[in-house]
Amino acid sequence: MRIGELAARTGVSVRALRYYEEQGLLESGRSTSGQRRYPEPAADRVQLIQMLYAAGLSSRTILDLLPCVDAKVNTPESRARLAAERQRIDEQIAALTRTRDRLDQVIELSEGPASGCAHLGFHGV
Amino acid sequence: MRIGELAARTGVSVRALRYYEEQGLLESGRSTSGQRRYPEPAADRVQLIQMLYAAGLSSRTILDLLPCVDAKVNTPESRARLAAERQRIDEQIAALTRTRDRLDQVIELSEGPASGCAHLGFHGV
DNA sequence: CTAGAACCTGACGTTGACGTCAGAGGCAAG
DNA sequence: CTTGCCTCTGACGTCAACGTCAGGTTCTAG
Repeated sequence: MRIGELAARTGVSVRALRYYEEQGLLESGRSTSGQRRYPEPAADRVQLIQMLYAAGLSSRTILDLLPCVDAKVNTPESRARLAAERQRIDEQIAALTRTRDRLDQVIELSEGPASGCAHLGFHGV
Repeated sequence: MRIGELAARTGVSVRALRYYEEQGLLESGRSTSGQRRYPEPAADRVQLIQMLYAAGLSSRTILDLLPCVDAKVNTPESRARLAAERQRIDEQIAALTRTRDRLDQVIELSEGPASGCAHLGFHGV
């Protein structure tokens, strides 16, 4: 498929796909005229890349991890890298959970006691 | 305390503290000569700000939320805002969890079956 | 064959949260 | 008083992940 279709399927921009290629995260075949051609599995790969970006990984880190994911590269270094990123994500989840709980406290205070709502008029839940 | 001490206590840079003030997130008294002076609770406040930044909130969003947190501002809008950000964080946690589980699959594949390690030499766990 | 959409490379623009530097003033110690 | 560290404002630099524009080529429908 061509780049436009891949963009439409994955929901990322054409520019982003070219950027991924520039960063070495996504490869493409070329037609004789130089246009990019992608095989079907490229869509899954783009989804994975997006997933990792969304998890806060940099393109450099993703570049390091991708070979471990699909080519099953398996060295002590790659395993260490995977474990490290996994831990980073775990810590990020923990931090987010603490933040969420903190917000929950605030929300409870603002919704719970009628005292806080009294002077604003309390219309019930 | 002065800005340097607050920075040391909270682990954020002096520049960041001035930036927070510029964004309206942190207030400071001034000495007659114009230097910033912070009360003790400022440290907690900075920690909270850092927490929210780490959760991916923008300074604009934090600016909107902070009054709800400490001044107990309680309007329908503020509650909606809190709920919205709480949900955003929840979704972020869910996404991160999926990513982590995906990484776990990869890790299991790379550590588990001796088949994958065979040609590299398997030295046991 | 031709118009218009899609594609190409190259390059500059954007945004947020600071880093960093310049130039000038403030503060405690000896 | 002066040395040296801290602080001030103002302004430009940075970095990542793209957005956007320019100027040109390619593909496809009619």
